[in-house]
Amino acid sequence: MFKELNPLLHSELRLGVMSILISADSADFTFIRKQTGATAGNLSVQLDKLSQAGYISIEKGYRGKVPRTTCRITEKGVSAFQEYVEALKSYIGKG
Amino acid sequence: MFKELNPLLHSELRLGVMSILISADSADFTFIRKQTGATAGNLSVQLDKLSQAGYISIEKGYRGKVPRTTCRITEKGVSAFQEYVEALKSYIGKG
DNA sequence: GTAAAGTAGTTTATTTTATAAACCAAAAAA
DNA sequence: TTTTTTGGTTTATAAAATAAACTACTTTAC
Repeated sequence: MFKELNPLLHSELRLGVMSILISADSADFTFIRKQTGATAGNLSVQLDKLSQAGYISIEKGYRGKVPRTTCRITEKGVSAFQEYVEALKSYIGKG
Repeated sequence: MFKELNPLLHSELRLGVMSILISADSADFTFIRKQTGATAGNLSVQLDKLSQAGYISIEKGYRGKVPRTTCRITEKGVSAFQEYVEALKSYIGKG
């Protein structure tokens, strides 16, 4: 009856991150932080989890002298997100 | 940008319970347990939380000699569910 | 009739997760 | 040159989900 909800995506902050990345192609730490309203610590932890799952890639570099962490969604991430949305529909209907 | 996800509803099992009750009007413990696949212990705890939040009402009675716990969604529960679904859309788009 | 197994749950303990607090390093500003 | 700001990470704490253990009663099998 109900499809399983991928627990890695069924988290407010991680879902927000994925939602941003699925339409933005790439986004940096600060941008994601502002859009989601998350604390830096929490965001750092959750980005790591998404990265370790292979759902996003994280590139650390510099913009001038300022460190800059850029995130991108992977193919695996895109399909995990899509499956999650499908699963959700078994709970909330077509809306 | 993103709407807040009511943490009481943003839980796989509790969301499943609410999803059942929003279309079934009333359902008993055993039925919900089978539909969701939850363990009895987990279901008991989560039903309590929904009940304490005023999202469902729980009526304990007997069917013959066998105890029977019947759940119903409340008005408050219906609107919380609807708001949750609206909030979700800010993350997943129209789908 | 009584021992064993099943039904319908609750309570408590454990694990996992999310979040917050504390911290670090470098750069810019005062 | 001390202070503040930016851009984070690491570690500790709080909250949540889940599982395990238990209770109470009923039915079935001997």
